[in-house]
Amino acid sequence: MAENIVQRLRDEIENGIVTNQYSPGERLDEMQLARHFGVSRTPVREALMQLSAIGLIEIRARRGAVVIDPAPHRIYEMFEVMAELEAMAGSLAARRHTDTDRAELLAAHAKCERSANAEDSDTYYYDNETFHYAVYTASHSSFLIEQCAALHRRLRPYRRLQLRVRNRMKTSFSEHAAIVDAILSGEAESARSLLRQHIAVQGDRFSDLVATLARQR
Amino acid sequence: MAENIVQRLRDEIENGIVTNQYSPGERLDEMQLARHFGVSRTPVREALMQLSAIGLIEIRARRGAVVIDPAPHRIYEMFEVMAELEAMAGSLAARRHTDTDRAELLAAHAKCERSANAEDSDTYYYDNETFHYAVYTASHSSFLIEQCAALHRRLRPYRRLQLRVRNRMKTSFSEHAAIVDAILSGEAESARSLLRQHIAVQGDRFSDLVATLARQR
DNA sequence: GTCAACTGTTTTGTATACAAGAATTGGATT
DNA sequence: AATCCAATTCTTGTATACAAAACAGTTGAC
Repeated sequence: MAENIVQRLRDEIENGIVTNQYSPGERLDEMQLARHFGVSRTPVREALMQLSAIGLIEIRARRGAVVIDPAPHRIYEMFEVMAELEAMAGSLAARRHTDTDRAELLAAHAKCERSANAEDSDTYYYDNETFHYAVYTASHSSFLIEQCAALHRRLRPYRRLQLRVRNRMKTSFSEHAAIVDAILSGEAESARSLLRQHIAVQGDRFSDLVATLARQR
Repeated sequence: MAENIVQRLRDEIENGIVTNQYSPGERLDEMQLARHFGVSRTPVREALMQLSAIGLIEIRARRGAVVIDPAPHRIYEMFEVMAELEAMAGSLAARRHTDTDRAELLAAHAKCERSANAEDSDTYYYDNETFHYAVYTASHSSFLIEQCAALHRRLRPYRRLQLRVRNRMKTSFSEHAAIVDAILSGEAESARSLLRQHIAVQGDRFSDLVATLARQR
């Protein structure tokens, strides 16, 4: 028998949610999922319970599980918190980064440069993710890393949308440059505010987000 | 039949953990819990799955659930993140608080004054909690409020320990005064740094924490 | 006396069974 | 034709059953 079915189901369903395979508001039928994964309802339910605890789905009593469909306003709030957590990670990274962190950060940055120049937004999306994880890692706070990773993951679908906005990729990359600079030269407060600015969905970017969300539905 | 057994179990077990009724490292036996609550193993398991997703317990394959026993270093990291989240809440509160928020904040602060003067650390513990929730609420960011509440709850046992440190109650209260002042006068950055200082476990306070933890075990 | 292997027990992981509430469909009435 | 009500069907929530792995205790060999 498989090593850990519940864990696998949890990851697969979570992935299905953040990749929009299961779209917001969609009902998740236990039997259907069970059949799809070739298991009984029990492990499916246990996986759903975990996702409910994380806040990815909502389980209404005797009415099943549905994928959470956050209002734009709530997505904004999530980015706001993400901005603060990343800012914190950047600040710590500036003070604590090792030679290895420096290398990782520069490598991730170089990757972003290539994909940004190639105007390849799909690749940039992944390279950008690598870059941000490099910042988290350099913070050397395991708890913060986990929190950042969890929230980052949850915001994945919306980050992707944002890259579609005109010139966002180039702007993003040049912001990265300043961030790398601040971190590597140990300017904690500078890294903090640059990252906060980089993540936050401010001004026009919020209306862009709302518009794209509306279009998508 | 009860409205929602799993939810109830989740809350009861979680409460048992944060109140140290189930101590760190302790094994949580499914059958035992089931008997204790007068239900079958199924809802117990589902509740445990949720707690595992939140990070309060760890479920090792075929070896059952144990209450997470975080290293002092990790507790420090958790406080570090808590400090940043509360700082953010304070900053937002300074900019967004309503008249109702102002009243709640002042009321909570007055309560703290009474229990601090009475040197009643048990009551102060609860009043302090009310005070911090008032700050969260005043931020008017539902997601941030939830995040703060979740982490606050998780850190409950350690906060309680900290209050036992000599004079901590009085110091805490006078810090609150400055925080209230900053928030109500709209000084966002001041509120931010005051709250960060207030929460962070810096310098001696970390050794105090470690010592108290060691003594407790 | 110590260590290892075997056996019996306990406990977890998954499947299935059953009960109860919600959704749905069909019919009757207006 | 539309609406309301009842009966049926479907889905969820909980319990139980069963299989497999971990654990413990005992016995036997060196």
